[in-house]
Amino acid sequence: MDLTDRKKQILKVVVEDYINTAEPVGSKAIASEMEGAVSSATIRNELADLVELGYLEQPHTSAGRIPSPKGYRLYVNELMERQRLSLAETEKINQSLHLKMEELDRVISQAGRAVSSFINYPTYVAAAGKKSAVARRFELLAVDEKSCIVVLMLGDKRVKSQLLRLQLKVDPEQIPTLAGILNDRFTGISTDEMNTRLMDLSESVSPQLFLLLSQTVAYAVDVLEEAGQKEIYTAGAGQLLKLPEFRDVDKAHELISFLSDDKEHLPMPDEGSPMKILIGPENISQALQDTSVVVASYDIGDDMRGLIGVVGPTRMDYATVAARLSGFADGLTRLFGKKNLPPKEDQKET
Amino acid sequence: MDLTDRKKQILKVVVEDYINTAEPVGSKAIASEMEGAVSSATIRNELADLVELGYLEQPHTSAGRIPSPKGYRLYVNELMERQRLSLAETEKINQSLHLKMEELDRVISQAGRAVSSFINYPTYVAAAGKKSAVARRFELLAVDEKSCIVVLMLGDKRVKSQLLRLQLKVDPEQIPTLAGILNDRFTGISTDEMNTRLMDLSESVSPQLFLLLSQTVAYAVDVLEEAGQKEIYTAGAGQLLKLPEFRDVDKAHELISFLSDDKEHLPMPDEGSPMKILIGPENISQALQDTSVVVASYDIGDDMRGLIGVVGPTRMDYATVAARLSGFADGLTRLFGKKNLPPKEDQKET
DNA sequence: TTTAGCACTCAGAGGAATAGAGTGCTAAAT
DNA sequence: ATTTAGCACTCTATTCCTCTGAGTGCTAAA
Repeated sequence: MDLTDRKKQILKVVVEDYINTAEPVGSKAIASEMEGAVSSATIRNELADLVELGYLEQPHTSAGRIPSPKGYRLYVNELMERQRLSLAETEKINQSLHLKMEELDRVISQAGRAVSSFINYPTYVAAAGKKSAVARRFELLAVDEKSCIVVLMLGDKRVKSQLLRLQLKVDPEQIPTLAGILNDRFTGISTDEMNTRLMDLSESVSPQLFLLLSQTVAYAVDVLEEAGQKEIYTAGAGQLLKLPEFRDVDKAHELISFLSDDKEHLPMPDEGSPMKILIGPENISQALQDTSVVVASYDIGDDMRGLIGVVGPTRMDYATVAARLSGFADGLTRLFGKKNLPPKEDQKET
Repeated sequence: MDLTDRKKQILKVVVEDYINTAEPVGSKAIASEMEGAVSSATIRNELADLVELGYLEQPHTSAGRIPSPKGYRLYVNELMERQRLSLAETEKINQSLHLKMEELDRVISQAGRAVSSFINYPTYVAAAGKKSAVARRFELLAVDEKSCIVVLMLGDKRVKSQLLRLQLKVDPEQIPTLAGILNDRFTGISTDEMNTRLMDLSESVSPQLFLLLSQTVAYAVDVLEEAGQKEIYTAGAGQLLKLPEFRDVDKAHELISFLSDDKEHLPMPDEGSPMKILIGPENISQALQDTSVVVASYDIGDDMRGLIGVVGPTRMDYATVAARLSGFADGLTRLFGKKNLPPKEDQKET
């Protein structure tokens, strides 16, 4: 059951016009946009058909037409011209990705803000390890007799460290022993397993050593658990208020609260495919029923993946958003490099 | 030029009523609230005086009165009863401060969210070192021949570390030499000075060693500069949309954009005093002319200070906000402990 | 100095009238 | 069989009015 070319063309015009104006599109406007190929009356007939078929909707009897989610879907799948970024745009993206390499969280949340201000919709970002984090190596550095630094290398080669205040004085000679035990028995295993092994040791080592061990292991467990759970950052929620569809404060409020309080329920990208578009009711969350989401993923080194999403009205400029978003995703993948994180060098042009 | 007690009492009633209802307060309402002491006619006379004196305003001739910034100021300074937190509230604050000790940034931004959801206004938080950061000690751990971990202890005893990919293979025996130079010459000095000293060394050490040095020092400079500049986090901007004064989308948009884009211009607490209240035009930023800000500070260990602020309409419930905010500030000071950061133990009741 | 009484003001709610964009249908044209 | 012009009809959004009621300021009495 395929539409005629003309119907498709009309649908395309309606979608694009509505994207620009946020006003229902009338037959006359379409006719003039199609450059006199047919008259408005003909178009009215076609429009009636398109409504019948569910691609368009009519807010009320004597208004123009607006696309339905089904209409947007067809547009996205078939009609929309995949935009290429202009040189200026690419440049701008790369500019805004000249981020100082700091903590990963900070980098991605900064990237989120950059995307939001470039695309003019709210965004959300997150990063997650592909596999659950494990400790790979411990290093201990005595600072003074009551404190030492624990350096923890994670499986994915990130490094975490912390100054640990010890609950008792410690003989510097014990440090290597401690490190030895940690590296022998507490690397490459889950946090649950770590706790179990710690318990097992409670009898076989001196109480004093055991205390030190527990403190260190507790720290490691914290770090690993934190590394596993992804934090989602949102940015630019205020952008929504510029849009006519959110002149209604209550609607805006609902969505903005959702973005800041229920971030976890934002759509995730599919494994495999680099980009996903969800239109209106295709979203599960109630709060997103009248909005569309475009979400892309990127690689962070070899072991982690990041996601970056954009939320906007169903009438969003899918072509542009998709192009820019994937521009950013590519930029981020490049930034993080296919090597281990984090690269200190600037990224190069490909 | 002091107000009579009765005028003050009337002003107090007006402020508190307006805080609750967001509606101009009429003479009759005041009379009934003051329990029959005087008639509404008398109050009308007093109101006229208060308008004359600049403590109240009249939106239009036949409406009730609302407080002017000057009126709020008097209220805050003299009239408002310093609220004590209920046991339940204190409990709730402590609950929400049961934060896992992760990175400092994360902890304070979580705290910000907690405050926002407790006080129901947007908040902003930041942390800053009291003095500019310096490196205190370097440690280097060889991982393999082309990478090593740099552990950097800062002056304030925070610890930062990072896996560094070296640009050339390195003999493990060089590591101690490298560490020696770093600790001898690059500790306790400003980042500018670090760069100068690096240059000085370019002649006197082997090119290969120099390369390693530069990489390490570059990392240290990054870390120190990052530690110096404070990142400001905002949370709960959406809360504004619940308030009647922000039914006007444009107004809301202006303020929300300000909160997310111009955070740096949010008011800072005064050195010394623990809390500061800025009412309406007392704020410098244009965007805050019609809002009030309450900002408190807290200690993070011995070497850093944090700030936590609340933004709301001028009609904000100063008494409650002040009480709760200082409750949080105290909680945070306790959480971070008067010892070095971060304490692994749970905080105890005082 | 306080109070009762009263005429006056003005913002906001509600309702009727109007304008105009856009439709659907019919009948002619291609 | 399509397409087109023409026209009556529909329906929202806007404008303009009126009306209501809260609240005032003033005056004159207590």
